[in-house]
Amino acid sequence: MNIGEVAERSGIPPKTIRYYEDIGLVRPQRSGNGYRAFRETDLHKLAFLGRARALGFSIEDCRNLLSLYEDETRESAQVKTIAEEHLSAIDDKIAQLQEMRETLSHLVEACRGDHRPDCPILKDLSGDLKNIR
Amino acid sequence: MNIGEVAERSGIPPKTIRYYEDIGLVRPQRSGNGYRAFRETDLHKLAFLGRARALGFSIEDCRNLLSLYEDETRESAQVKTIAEEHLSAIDDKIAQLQEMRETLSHLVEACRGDHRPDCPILKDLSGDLKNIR
DNA sequence: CTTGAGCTTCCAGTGACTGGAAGCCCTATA
DNA sequence: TATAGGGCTTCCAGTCACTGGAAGCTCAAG
Repeated sequence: MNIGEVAERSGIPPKTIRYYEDIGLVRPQRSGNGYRAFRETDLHKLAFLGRARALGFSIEDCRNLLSLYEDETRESAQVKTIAEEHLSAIDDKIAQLQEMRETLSHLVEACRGDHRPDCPILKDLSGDLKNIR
Repeated sequence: MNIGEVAERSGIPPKTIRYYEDIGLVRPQRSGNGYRAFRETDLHKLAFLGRARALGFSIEDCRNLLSLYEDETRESAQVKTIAEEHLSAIDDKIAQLQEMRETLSHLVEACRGDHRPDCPILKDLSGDLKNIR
């Protein structure tokens, strides 16, 4: 399989696949013409990576997950630990975004958004705390 | 004021303040010895930037917000537009994270996390859909 | 034989910093 | 007066995970 077909079937762009090879996540063989020659297992790995990335796992997490995947003697606890840590990082991010959202939506509601210069959003950003909230 | 004091009072690290000068967000004067000489207005601007960044606005948004802040003839509608767009970007991000969270938490729950290799998380990532949900 | 798509490598840029090195400046103390 | 330290300066490189683009090779179709 050439890179184009693998890209199509895995949903990962060719550029990204080459990048993954660069950093050692996949190691496709080479044909005589210098083209990368992917096997089914490579495709499988790339699809795995695609799904892990879609769940927000970092590349390093993906690397570890892949090696656990290939390790018949793994303990599921190792996988679960990675996933739990990631889950809690996601929770932190959500909480942080929701806090921003909270503040910002109050400010947006308080701003008339007309032709006049008076603006509670700028007032808040400037440190003037005599505001909504 | 030297950079150290401004950093302390604005809560923005010296490195970041220099970076902000690099990209033209602040333009402190210079003393005879080559040190940056910040005025109160610079400090004010930096504090403004700190709050805007804390709300997740991009540097480009911050640049625009700052210039609106300094423009007496602005229309609050311009500010509100920036804020609304950012708010909806935040909402998108939250939604995306919650989707990840959803999937991931199901997988984590389904994984026993013991010494055995059997793992629903890896099964899901590998594309095996005969899973929970 | 040409055309055009697909493949190759390499270099640079993204966003928003952050770390580190080399070296100048200033003040306080021995 | 020498020196030690802390603060300041600039510049370069690294982060994360790609992504774009240029130059050039290969392959299949017409």
